[in-house]
Amino acid sequence: MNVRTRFAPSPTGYLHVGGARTALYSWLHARKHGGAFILRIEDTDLERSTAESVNAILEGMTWLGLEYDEGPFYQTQHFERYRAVIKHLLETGNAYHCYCSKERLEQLRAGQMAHKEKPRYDHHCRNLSTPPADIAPVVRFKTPLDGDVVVHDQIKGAVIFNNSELDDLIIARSDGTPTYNFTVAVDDWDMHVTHVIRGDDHLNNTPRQINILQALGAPLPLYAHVPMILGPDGQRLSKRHGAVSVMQYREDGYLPEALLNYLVRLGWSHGDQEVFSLDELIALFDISNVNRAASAFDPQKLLWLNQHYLKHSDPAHVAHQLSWHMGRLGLDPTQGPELSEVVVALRERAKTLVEMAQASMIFYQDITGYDTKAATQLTPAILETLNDLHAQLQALTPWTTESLHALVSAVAEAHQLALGKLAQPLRAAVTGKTASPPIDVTLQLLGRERTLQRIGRALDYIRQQGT
RNA sequence: GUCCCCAUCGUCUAGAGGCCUAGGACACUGCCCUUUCACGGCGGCGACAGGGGUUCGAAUCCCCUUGGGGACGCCA
Repeated sequence: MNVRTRFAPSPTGYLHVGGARTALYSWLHARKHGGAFILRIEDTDLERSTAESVNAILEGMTWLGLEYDEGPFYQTQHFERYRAVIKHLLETGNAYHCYCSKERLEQLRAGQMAHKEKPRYDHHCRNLSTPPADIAPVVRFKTPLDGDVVVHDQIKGAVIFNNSELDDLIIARSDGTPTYNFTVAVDDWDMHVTHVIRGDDHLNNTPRQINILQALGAPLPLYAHVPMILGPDGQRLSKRHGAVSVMQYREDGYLPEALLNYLVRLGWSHGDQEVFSLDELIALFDISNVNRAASAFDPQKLLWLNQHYLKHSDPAHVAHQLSWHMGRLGLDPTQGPELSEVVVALRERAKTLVEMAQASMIFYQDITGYDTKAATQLTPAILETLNDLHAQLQALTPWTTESLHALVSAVAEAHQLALGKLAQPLRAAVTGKTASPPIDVTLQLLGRERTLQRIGRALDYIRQQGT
């Protein structure tokens, strides 16, 4: 069997992390089995679907690298097909027109709730002999009155639903447009989808879709319902938990591979392994090994993984990603040292690309002043030593971390100072801060010109204090 | 309310009857390394929701309770 999976978001917002994980699982399943991954936009709700949302979703998929083999398909482009299938369902007695007003349905629901019953349609129009003339009807699917539907879920196991719990759902609105459960069934059939992998908020819809598929004589796909992702507090994930949009993570300085790695481990594992390459995932991932329980999103672990990728990825790759963030800060990567070298110097003290970009500032832009703490390092006590260093630095060749380290150490020793006693003021002088990469690395990256200029400026700053 | 799903450290998880005095990771924390900040190394804290069964033996199987979550729309 040729495996075919699909990701079917509705374009009513951005791509959020829950959807991204579902897409990832679908994508992995298809890749693992050499199958096809299809992207289908479920835009039958004309009111709420927007082109911006479609773009946001596409953008998110691209950033994550979840490339699709077919699509994007749009359900609004399949209306002719849906109309034909609805007609067929009507003709075969599997569906009927319903003329009930929204008011009547609301009353029905309210009454059922009051009697502590599950709200559902009461079959009022199911066997209507004389339909009202002036009312535009909806079309309802004729759900079997009794019997069970068993969903053989790849994750949850066999889940049994009694048809009496389901109701005659509406498959076409009064304006003729088709609705979700119906279009999903038709499209999954038409697209020969073999594995429906989606959030478990759809588990309750599955028996309805199965009933429709069976009425159509269509083969059933295999279903796998993945549990939800909750916020760190165990509640449904929402904006108040911070970033939920995939693209927000890009803006916040995350590497797509880190987000992907985090998401795949949320609900799935392979022994004790925490870090996976995409190739490893394709080899090891198994949809039936996905956890049944919902899991809470932990931003701290994502942060850890992000730094892990920052530290272990090819510096050139990180540099490329970093340049985007530098641009946002108004920094020009060509106005300073080779960016890959800066990445190597900074990656151990940055958890995100945003932090890294901010830290890179000292190498690409003049420093504007000294942090309060840094300023306390620049006292007359260090003036002589710094001045001596400044003089010797002018003649230093070559300008390498080794030679710089040797020189700074020698100057410190000559002035009977522990290395740190010179390194800290020097760090304050050339970076304006109290924390930076090792001083030799910092000076090397800064280059002779910037280093001398900044030390000179610090010397002036100290002298001014004296007067 | 009704139906459905779920339940191991704070969080993500390992565990598919004896290997478990329950393992790993994040977070927290102690020590070490160290020119700052970090990184790293070595430790520590910390869980089988509760109650009944089944079994020689249960985190693992069954039932109940409790607690979470989801669905119940002319949304998807």
